Formats: sequence, structure tokens, C-alpha cells
Amino acid sequence: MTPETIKVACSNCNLRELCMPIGMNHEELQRLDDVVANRRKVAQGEPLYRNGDPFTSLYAIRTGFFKTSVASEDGREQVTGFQMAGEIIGLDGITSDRHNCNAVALEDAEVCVMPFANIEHLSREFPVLQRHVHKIMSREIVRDQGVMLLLGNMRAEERLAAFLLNLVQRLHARGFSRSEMVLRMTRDEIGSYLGMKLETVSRTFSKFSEENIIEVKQRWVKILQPEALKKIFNPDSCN
Amino acid sequence: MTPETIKVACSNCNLRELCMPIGMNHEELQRLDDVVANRRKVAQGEPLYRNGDPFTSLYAIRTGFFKTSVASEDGREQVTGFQMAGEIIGLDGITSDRHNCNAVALEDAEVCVMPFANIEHLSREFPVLQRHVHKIMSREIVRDQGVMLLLGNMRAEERLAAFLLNLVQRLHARGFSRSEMVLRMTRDEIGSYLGMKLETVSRTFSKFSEENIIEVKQRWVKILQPEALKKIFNPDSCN
DNA sequence: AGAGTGCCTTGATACAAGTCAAATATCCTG
DNA sequence: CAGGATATTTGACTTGTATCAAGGCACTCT
Repeated sequence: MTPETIKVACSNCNLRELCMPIGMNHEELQRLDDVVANRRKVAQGEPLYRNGDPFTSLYAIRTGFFKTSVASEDGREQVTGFQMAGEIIGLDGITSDRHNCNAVALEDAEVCVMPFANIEHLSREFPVLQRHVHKIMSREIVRDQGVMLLLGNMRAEERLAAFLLNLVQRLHARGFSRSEMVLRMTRDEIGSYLGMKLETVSRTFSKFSEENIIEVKQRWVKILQPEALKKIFNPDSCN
Repeated sequence: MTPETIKVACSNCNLRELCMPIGMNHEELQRLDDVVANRRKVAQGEPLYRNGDPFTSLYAIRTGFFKTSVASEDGREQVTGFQMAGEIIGLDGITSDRHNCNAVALEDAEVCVMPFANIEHLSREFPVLQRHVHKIMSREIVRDQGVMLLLGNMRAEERLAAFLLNLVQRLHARGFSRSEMVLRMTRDEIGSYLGMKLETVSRTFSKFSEENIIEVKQRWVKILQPEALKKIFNPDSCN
């Protein structure tokens, strides 16, 4: 086994639980390695793919942090999500064989390139993989509907509270602190995701800070009172 | 062949092009009939499924009109979409084996019940069906991201213009007029979908009407100047 | 036909978030 | 480490949409 082989093997990957199905036996895991064609590094600020690019593969994020965004024809950008290690991006491309959004690295990143043809081929053979692919897509649909709820019904404070809670929770699931984090995105990008202007994002950070709910110093954020944030996000959660 | 058999056969269904893959041969089409277990009627105002219901099947709408919605824990409702004949609903349930939204009939409706186990089984056998299922899910993801753009970046007039254009376009694809329609949903439901209050929806209808862009009488809407609507939705489209 | 009900429209006013602007803070890069 | 670009914060003011309230229209059911 060459070092190169080890490098692209799902069966050895410590992120496997995040991006691949569990409950596969040894032989199945060996075969699973075939879905990953290779790795690809993406430098900070560079796109992994752009709207209109031909779709060939899904990408599993190994390291780094991405944003995905769509744009209206007159140029307004909407950030549709922030993705971190273990998450799968590229699903938007399947419908039309072209990507329908942009994926840009917010820090130097590395992804596993998984040609979709490989995924489809192998999931015909392994029902557990097939089911996993379906679940990933369905999860994305449910996530998107949650964002709609946020954008359609919530006020600025509620949106930011929900955003911060979601982010630490995901980081904590990856072994980071449950209260502290360094944001990888600008106020403008947060605002775009949450449907508010960067000034409003900044003001809301300041407000939370004055109320001692969080501590903020630029990109660094510490959550002092998670319960208070939950209460802002969902006024009934106090019961 | 009994009348009952004819009734649930995809191979005879005139909506097949909308909900099932094209390019299958006769033998494959016969097998395709197996995915549909049965039909189910849903009366106006009744749920097809609710948030939390066990997930077993996807549903292809044969006749009628649905809305799907999610709710925050404190009870605010967000309509996430309106679905019509030939469209597939239920994808939200795959991730957690429970439905994650509510689907309610806005007029008397009939759906084809497609147990997801059948779909998964058959799509292991027919790559063309497998690809179709993937495309349907991806299309939903792309649609949802479009709604995010609408909710995050657009003003009330732009949202309503986009909504009306999208609706007639889909109705026209089903053989209805390209300019007239009868809305199946209330102002409140439109508002929930578009992230605005029912009064704002009503005012915006009135404004479009005063400007002779549309004609409105309650649920009945006629688009007089589609170009004007397109221009509101996307100021650059005049070029 | 009349009463009841749900939905829609319109008006007056309030407020959350947007816009414009200027001052800091931080991060590159040579 | 200087100097410029970029990101963030904060202030003053504006505005789009929400809120509150009243009245109108179109059904259904006796």
C-alpha cells in the first residue's frame, strides 16, 4: 500500500462517520474507497465550482470551510450555506448536469472528489450507501426549509441567535469548544445568509455583547449564555 | 387487465412525463407500475402527512393542489412550497424516517402512493430511474435555494412578481392559460410563503392592478403585462 | 332572503431594519 | 514597520413593511 493509496482511502478516514454510511463491513469499506477519485486542494477565496460549471462530482470536505451562494441576474448574492469538514457539497448540480450555485473556500481547504457516476454505480450495489445518499439529499432539503423559516418569519436577533447556536453546535460535533469559535466569514457574508445588512449584523452582535450573552472581538465569538440565545431564537424554549 | 389495474398503472398515466423518467422501454414501464402501491384521495383542507408522521412513501400528485409548511416551536408557520399535478412530495421524510413538514391539500386531490422501499429497490435495477430520483431531489434543493434568494434579497413587489410568474409558468406547462389563473391559496398563505404579511400581499396586488400589470378579482388573476412583471422581478431583464 | 363566517381590501400609524456616512481596527504586502 | 486595503463598528436619518383597525365582498346554511 503506497502512501498515496492510504491518503485517499475512506476506510482509513477519521471523518468517515460524518460523510459515509456506518454499518459497512470490511469488504464493503474497501469498495467504498473506489468512490473517491482523488483529493483536491482549494485555496482561501478560490471557488471549488461555479454556477454553470459542468457537474461531475460531489465533494466531501476534509478540511477547511466553504460558503455556497446563488446570485440573481442583476447581481445580488444570497449565501445559501456554510459548510465544514465532513459535509457534502455539490448536490445542486445533479438536476441539470451543471452546478447551480457557487462554492468558495473561506479558508484553505481540501476536498475528496467523488465522481457522481461512481456514487450511482456503487449505490446500486450497496443499499446502505444508496440510502445514505438519499438521506444526505433529504437532509439538505430539510435544512433549506429551516432557512426559509428563518428568513420568512424571524427578526434579526432571532436569526443571528439561531445562526450562532447552529454553528457552535456543528463545531462542537467536530471536537471544538461548545462555547468559543472563530468565524470564518465576514459580517457581510453572515448578513447575506441571514437576509440582513452587514451593519445590522454588527449591531446585533454588539447588542448581544452589551447584554452579556456573548463576547465578541471581531471574528472571535464566545457564547456566555447559551440559554439566553436559545430563548431569543425560540421564546417558548424556557418552559 | 382489470379496471383497477389500469387505474394505478404509470405506463398509462398521462402525467408520466412529469413525474417519471422518460426513455424507458415497454418492459421497463411495466415494471415501473410496481412502484405505485395505490392511490389516495385527500379532501380539501386535509393533510396528506404531518410533521412527525412516520415516513414510508413519496407521493406523486395526480390531481389537486398542495401546500407544504414547517412551523417554529412557538407556532409560527412558514409555507415552504405549493405543489401541483405531476410534482413529487414527501422528500423531506427520508433523512429521519419521519416527515419534517406538513402537506395539506388546498383543493380535493388524489396522489399516487409510492413506497420508498419500492423506489429504492427498483432504482437499483434501473439506472434511469435512479438518476431520475436523484434529479428530483436535486431540483428541490435548487428550488429551495431560489426561495432563499427571494426571501433574503428581494422586496415585496419583486417577491410577488416572481411568485406569479412561476405559478402561471407551471400551470401553462400543464396545459392551462399562460396569462390567467385561479389561485388555490389565501393571501395569508401567499404571504407566509413570500415572507410578508397578508395585508402587504393584498396591497401589492392592488398596486400591480392600478398599474395595469395584472387584473385581480379575489382569487382570479390575469397577467396583462408579463414583461412588466419580469422587469420588476429582475430589473436587468429589459436588456 | 338573511345571518353568519371567512377572506380580502384599505387606511392610519409604528417600528425594525436599511441607507448613508464617518471613525476605528485589523490584516496584508512590500 | 509603514501604508494601503479591507473589515468592523457606531451614529443619524429614512423607509418598507408590520401592526392595528374598520369595512366590504362572496360564500354557505338555514
